[in-house]
Amino acid sequence: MTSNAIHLSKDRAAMRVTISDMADALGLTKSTVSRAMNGYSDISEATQLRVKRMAEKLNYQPLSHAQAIKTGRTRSLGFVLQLSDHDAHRPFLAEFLAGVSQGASNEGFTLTVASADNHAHLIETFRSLLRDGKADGFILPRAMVDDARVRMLRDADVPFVLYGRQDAAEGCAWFDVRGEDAMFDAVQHLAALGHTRIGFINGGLIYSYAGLRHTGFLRGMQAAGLSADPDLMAEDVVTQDGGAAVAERFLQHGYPPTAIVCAVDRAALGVYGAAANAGLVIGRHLSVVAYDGIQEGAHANPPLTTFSVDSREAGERLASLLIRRVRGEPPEALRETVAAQFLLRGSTGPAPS
Amino acid sequence: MTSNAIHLSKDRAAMRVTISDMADALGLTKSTVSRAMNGYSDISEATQLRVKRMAEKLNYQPLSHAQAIKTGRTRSLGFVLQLSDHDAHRPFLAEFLAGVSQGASNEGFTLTVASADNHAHLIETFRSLLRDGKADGFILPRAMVDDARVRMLRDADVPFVLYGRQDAAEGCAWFDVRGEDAMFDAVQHLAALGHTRIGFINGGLIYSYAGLRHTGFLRGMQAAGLSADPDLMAEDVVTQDGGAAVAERFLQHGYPPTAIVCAVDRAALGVYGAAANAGLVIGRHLSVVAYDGIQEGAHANPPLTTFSVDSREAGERLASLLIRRVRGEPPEALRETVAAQFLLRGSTGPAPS
DNA sequence: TCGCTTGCCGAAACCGGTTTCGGAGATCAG
DNA sequence: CTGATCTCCGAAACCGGTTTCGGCAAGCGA
Repeated sequence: MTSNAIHLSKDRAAMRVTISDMADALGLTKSTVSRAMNGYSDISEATQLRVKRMAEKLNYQPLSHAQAIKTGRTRSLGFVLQLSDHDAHRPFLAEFLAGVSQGASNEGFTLTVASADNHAHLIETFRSLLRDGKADGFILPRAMVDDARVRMLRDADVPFVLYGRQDAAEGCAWFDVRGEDAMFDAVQHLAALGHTRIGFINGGLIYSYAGLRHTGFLRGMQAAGLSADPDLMAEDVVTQDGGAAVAERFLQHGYPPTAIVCAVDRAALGVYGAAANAGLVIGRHLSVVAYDGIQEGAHANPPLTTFSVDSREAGERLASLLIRRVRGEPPEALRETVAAQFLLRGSTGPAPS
Repeated sequence: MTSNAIHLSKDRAAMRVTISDMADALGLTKSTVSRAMNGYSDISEATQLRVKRMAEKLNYQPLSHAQAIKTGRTRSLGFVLQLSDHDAHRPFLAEFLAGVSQGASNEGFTLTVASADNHAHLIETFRSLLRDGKADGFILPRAMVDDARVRMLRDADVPFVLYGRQDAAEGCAWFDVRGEDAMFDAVQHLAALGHTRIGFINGGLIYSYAGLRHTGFLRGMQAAGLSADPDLMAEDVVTQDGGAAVAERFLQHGYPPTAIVCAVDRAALGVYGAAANAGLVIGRHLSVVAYDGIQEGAHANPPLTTFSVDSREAGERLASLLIRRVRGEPPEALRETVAAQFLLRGSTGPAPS
């Protein structure tokens, strides 16, 4: 405890080892130490090593805001919470932010979080974070089909990374989970169980994931030799109530589906309700496969078979990519996708005969 | 769009109006401008006004990390995510952080978020955020009965604010929702409905809220002229499964409760399951009142009557308090509590006869 | 041997602020 | 009128870094 107090106490500034301490300890000047630390080529290999070793030994790390005053960069990543945002993202925020901050701190970066309630405020927030040097670049959650954030940051030549992909891809770096593959696999899984009549409930159309999952579903149907009935396809459904309404409609169809693929877990929970109302048992009379991996899915009855995304990993990867972007790598080289994880639980079963 | 680009572009540093620009525009020196901005008494009222007006006009704001190099403070609040943390807190994180960052930006502060997976790492994280000037103080979520964070930060004389209260209160500032009053009111509500046999399922004992809610419940029983049966009281239940197990036990009692008060919504959802298994209808055969206001409660069947907390407000208040703390106000003057909001929904009804 | 490059580092200016110190002018008492 | 005191501001140092510039010594070819 006492040692804690000492190292944290008011004189925390005083305790810090500065570049001058380094210079003294090494018998060099500040400028040499600085350039050695930054790997300038006009400092000999030998000196660079000596300096870096000493930095290790003295636990010297340049003060980011001291460098910022000259360089303009503070080694911090920006993330702007959008409250207007639909909740779908909320449950994962903790994991996601933990991942981001982990990825950031791996490289000596930190994470600054701001919030904006509307769109105008959003742009204003970006601007002021940059102006004040509180962020060197941004992580943009939930890529949209027509994304104002992207347009603006790209035009302004500010580093950013998307969580999600973008059709107008020039200048965009991203990380994404291949939802289209998940939808494809969902169909294959159901087809293998004998289902031929499969409905699809897609998610929010303003987001770019919707288009991908849509085509993933269609390709899956095609690969399974099945035809997709437009009557059994719905778009832009992201809530439980919405899912329930659509499922009710599907089930009232003259030739109802025996399985439904949902682009979003929450809609699937709505399907559960509609099925119950119709006297159908999920996993027996009606199979459901969804996507997201929210907690309630595991507690649902029966547990929801779904594709889960690792939000923590997403955050960490995004941070890493953004840092590389900030350091100057071209965005085209900074694109990663990963597969969702299939969680086979209880909501799918053989097609009823 | 073009103007966005201009204001955000690479030369964003170049665009910024500096203290020298101010000095030039005013015909004063940097030092005078600085002291005027900071309200030093050796600058005349007239000059102070003139300077501040010009700052307004030129939209001048001192660069926080430029001041930091001398003052050590960066106008940023720290928040450390603890992943080991139980999920109870997760669903509210988005609202909470939005509130914090809002409260911070109201005063020109920003929010730095870091994460720690275990306890040792937690302390290390505090230390490094301070060391690097990434945080002037901390917001500590979920106050614990025996809180190592508090001990350490208090000893080190680092500003912090608790979300929750603390028995060892010296040096602690806090914001909290009066959960004890909620439990009290819950009992009154049930008693008014004719219930006399009321169980209590308390939350996590390591958190200081548990003690408060416990005594709140007991006081409520006493005020209603009811006796609390130890057989119908459980502690340390924070999960749905845990709530289910306890409720099952309660219901198997020779003299079972007709109502249960839960310190935590999630446990209440478990009670729903146990009731269903026992063939009891919630709101008819068994009444339930809980606390938290999680989303699933509203979608449960019947909708859960509960006390909800406004996480956004909590965040905003905490930010405001912490800023005042950072600015030097004594912690004892920085303590606020607020009442939870009662949401009367469908899980309570008249006591069965 | 000489002159020229090249490798390597020091000196000093600079970034955008804060803070200490001292001095000019005004005010006041004697 | 003089000296002391107060008000108010400028000059300059400083904070912890980065960057420009220039210079010294070694290495090179001729």
